[in-house]
Amino acid sequence: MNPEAIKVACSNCNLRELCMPMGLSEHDLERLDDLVTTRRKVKRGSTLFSNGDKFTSLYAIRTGFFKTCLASEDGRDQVTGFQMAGEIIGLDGIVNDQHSCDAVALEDAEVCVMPFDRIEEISREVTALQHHVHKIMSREIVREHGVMLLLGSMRAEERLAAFLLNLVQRLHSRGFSQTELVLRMTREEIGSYLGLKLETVSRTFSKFVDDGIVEVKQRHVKILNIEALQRMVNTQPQCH
Amino acid sequence: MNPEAIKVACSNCNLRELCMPMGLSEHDLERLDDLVTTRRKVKRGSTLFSNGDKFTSLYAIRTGFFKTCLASEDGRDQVTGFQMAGEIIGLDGIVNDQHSCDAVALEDAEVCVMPFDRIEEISREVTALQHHVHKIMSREIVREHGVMLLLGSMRAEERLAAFLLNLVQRLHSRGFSQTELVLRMTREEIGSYLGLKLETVSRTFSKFVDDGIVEVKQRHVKILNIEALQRMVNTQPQCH
DNA sequence: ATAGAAGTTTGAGATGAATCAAAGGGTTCA
DNA sequence: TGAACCCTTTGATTCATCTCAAACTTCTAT
Repeated sequence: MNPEAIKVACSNCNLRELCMPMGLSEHDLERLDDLVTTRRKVKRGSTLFSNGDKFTSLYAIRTGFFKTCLASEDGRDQVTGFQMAGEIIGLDGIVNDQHSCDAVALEDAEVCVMPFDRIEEISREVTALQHHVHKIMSREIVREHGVMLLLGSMRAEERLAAFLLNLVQRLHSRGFSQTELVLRMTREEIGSYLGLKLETVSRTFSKFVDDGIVEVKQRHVKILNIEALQRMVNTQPQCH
Repeated sequence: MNPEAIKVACSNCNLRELCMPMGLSEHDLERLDDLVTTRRKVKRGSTLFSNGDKFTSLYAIRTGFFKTCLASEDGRDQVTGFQMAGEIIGLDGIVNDQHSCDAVALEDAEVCVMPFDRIEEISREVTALQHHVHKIMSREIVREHGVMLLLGSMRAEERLAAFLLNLVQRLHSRGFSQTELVLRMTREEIGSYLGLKLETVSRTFSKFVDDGIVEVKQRHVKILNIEALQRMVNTQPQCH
């Protein structure tokens, strides 16, 4: 076995607790090593796939940070999600055999390419993988339900609070700080995701700073009062 | 074969072109007949499943109309979708083995119960079913992307226009009129789905009536000018 | 048939976020 | 290193939607 092959194997990947191999037995894990055919580097600002591209593969993010966004015909742009290491992107492409959104790297990134016919093939033999794929898709559906709740019923402050809490939580489960984070996206991209204008995002950050809830230096954010953020998300705006 | 068994078979169902069996060959279709163990009737206003219920099955809607909604701890309520005959609900439950939303019948309904372990089992043998299940989940993800675009960047009129167009389109593909529909949900439920208050929904309907775009008699809606609705959705609010 | 409940419409006023505008700060690339 | 560009912040104002309120209509159940 050459060193290159070892490097690509899921069974050796330090993301295996978060990514595709999650929960698979040692034995099943070996089968999974056939799944990732290649790796692909994506430079900051360039796209992994675009709306209309033929769908062939799902991608597991090894390093880096992505946004997925929808561009409607009339020039409106909606960020539908931000994805980090260990997360799977490309699920939107399955239904019509072509991607329906753009995946853009917000920092230099590397992904594992998993041809979807390969995934389906191995899924038929490895029950645990089959179930895991279903869970990944279901998780995305549930995540989007949450975003709908956010966009449909929350105010600007609640939206930003929910966004920050979600980011640190995901970063924390990857071994990063629970209180400090570096935003990889602009205010405009945050705004697009949260259904707000960039000025509103900026003003809301400023308000959080005034209230002593966070410290903000450009894209560096330090959460000083996480309970305050949690209260914002869990509390109804006005109680009467 | 007793008459009851015939009745439950997917292979005889008049929804087979829309529902689970879609695109399956005659041969594969026979395997699918083992999938639906039972049917279940759901009275108007009662729930098919609730947040927290153990997940066991997906449900194919045979007749009737459902809403799915998320109730956050603080009493906020978000309708995440409206589902009609031939559509599959329950996908949210897969990831955590319990449902994360409520499915409420908006009119007397009947669903086909499809135990999920059965689905996974047959999927392993029937490639076409496996792929179809993946497509159904991907379709739901893409649909929710569209709702995010709507909630994140559209104005009230555009939201309602998009909503009406989506409804008639789905009804039309089920053999109903392209221009007339009966809303099974209240203004409040529409509002919740669209991120608007019920008064705004009502006012927007009134405006459409004033503009001669639709006729509205309570829950009966007749679309007089479908192009006007389409223009609303596809055109940027302000052009500069 | 009738009373009550539930749902809808419409108006007036309040408000949160958008828009328009300008200046300052940081990052990137030659 | 410097200059251009992009990003961010903040202010003033406008506007769409929400809120509160009241009347009306339609369903539902006794």
